Amino acid sequence: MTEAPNESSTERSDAGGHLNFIEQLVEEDIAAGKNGGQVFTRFPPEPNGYLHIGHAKSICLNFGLADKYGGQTNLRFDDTNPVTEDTEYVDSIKNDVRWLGFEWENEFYASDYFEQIYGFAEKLIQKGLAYVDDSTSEEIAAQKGTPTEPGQPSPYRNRSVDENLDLFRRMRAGEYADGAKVLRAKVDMASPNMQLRDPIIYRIKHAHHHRTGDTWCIYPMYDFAHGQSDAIEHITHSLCTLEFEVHRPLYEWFIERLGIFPSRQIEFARLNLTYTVMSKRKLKQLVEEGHVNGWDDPRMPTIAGIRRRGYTPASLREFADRIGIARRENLIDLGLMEFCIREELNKTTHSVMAVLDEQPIKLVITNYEEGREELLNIENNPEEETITYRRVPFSREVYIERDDFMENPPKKFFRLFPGGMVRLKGAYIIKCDDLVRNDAGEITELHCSYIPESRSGSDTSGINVKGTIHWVSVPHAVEAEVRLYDRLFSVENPAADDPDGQLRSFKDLLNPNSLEIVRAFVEPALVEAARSGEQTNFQFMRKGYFVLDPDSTTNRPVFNRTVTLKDGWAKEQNRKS
RNA sequence: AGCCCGAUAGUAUAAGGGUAGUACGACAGAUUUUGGUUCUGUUUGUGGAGGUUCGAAUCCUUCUCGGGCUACCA
Repeated sequence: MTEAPNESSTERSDAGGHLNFIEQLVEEDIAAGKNGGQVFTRFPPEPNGYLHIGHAKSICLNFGLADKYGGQTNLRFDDTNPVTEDTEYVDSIKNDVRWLGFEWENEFYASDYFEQIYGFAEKLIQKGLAYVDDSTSEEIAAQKGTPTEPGQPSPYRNRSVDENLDLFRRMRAGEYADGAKVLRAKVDMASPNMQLRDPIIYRIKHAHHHRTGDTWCIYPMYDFAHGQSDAIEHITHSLCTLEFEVHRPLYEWFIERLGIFPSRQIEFARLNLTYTVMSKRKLKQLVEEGHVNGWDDPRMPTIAGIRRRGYTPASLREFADRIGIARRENLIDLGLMEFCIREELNKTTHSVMAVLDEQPIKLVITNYEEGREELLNIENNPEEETITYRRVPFSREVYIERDDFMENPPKKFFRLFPGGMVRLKGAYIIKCDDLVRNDAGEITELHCSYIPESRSGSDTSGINVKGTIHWVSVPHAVEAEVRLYDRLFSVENPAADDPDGQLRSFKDLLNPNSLEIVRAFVEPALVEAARSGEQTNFQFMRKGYFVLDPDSTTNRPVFNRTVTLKDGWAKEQNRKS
């Protein structure tokens, strides 16, 4: 240990070294010598659905924490409810965790511990701390009382140890029907904490389990499986979301009575994101009512959806890092997630040209010889340390977007207008001479002239233009389908519109324009790159970041818009209107 | 209603008795062959009231507001 590092290094370590409250607790534990200074965590999903961005926060937290302190993280499936769980979900969860960039130390299942957990239950019975209750679920609910009134003891609360043991074994043996009996922990029916009013710890379910098959007909409840699994795995820090806070006294009660490894449960606030919903029930509703096209719809906050939207694992890890960890409820601005993916893609993708328009304008360069073609060198990404170039064909006719031309432009419109000049990106400066209209009076073509000495890279024209627009050569253009995704909901916090947790119609909350499908013309190099699998993420110059979608066919590529570019012009226009 | 948890710029997140900082956003300017990027600058905050203290975002009291708990789900 060297003393007194110089000031600058102290500052540096402080600057990046803010600890969140969990890291502080962990460091206190390490300093106190708990668990031999080790840090073991686990990510414990129930395999009953798809992972979403909130799970990503938890994954990054658990794996990140163990990694930071030289520990390990297990992937543990919390599969104690056979009727809701399925192997299909196990596979998708593993896939998502790996895709995020994490590798677990062990793959475990709560169902691996059923025999041990059963043993814990018998131990509790033998200590007189658990009893078999024949009451119906309604009766048990009535016994619980309310938060303001204490509960009443069950008539079966004082059964003898022997009777309880016998009954519990017969429960296991399958002698009773579902719901006929439960095993309850004998804690405190008058506790102000409802979780402690003799919670049910085992129930009878004659159901097929995705892993244990028909071996069991009794299954432990969450409260008698999660902490026990943590203990078995010697998880030092068991991180979960705030709603489990009231379970912690029970978690610790079991540790004490059972004398098992004392994992420490720490709760943090779950992630909420603007313009989306996070609850499994609501996500399911979106899928089932057909508001989206499945769990991996690019508008969904599922990891599968976000992946298909074109987000990268690194951008999600960065996002998880930036949102922080705390105990207060939060609603994170979707814009932060967008910032994270732009930040990465800006550095890594090639900027290519795509004309996104159902009805692009054809631009005819009247003084460019018919049949002439040039291959222009255009830089792939101005951010590259050493710039690379690709060849882009140019010809007498090019497509441009309708938005890049205005017949009567407002002030500070830098794009094309009658008599105006712009640069075609990577090519020439052109001047708009004439408009061509169809019978309906719509503009179909622009006749322009180009300045031959203004060619990019060897411009001797001395002309400066304000605007540069993108284009695609008509004879070389490849047609593509482009899916323009936007926020799923039009209100910031759709969950707030659902105060009672009632299932209600999403109709007035959904963004009607969350998906717009347009035809596009893209430069040929892009299709080659995508087909070869070299790159799937691109910047469509001036438009946004796009990713090749699995729906693509060899003849017709499909691109999803991941996120738009920031658009100062559009922002200013919106402000005016 | 009882118990528990929480409250720091618009949104998040630091500061654990000693100058309220950072990021995103917003605004302004510079650069720019992407109205992008980059750079520079500006802006905005400790929920209220008391108390302890030389000194309080931090400790205490109280109020207010927000969240959680009354599943044989997790």
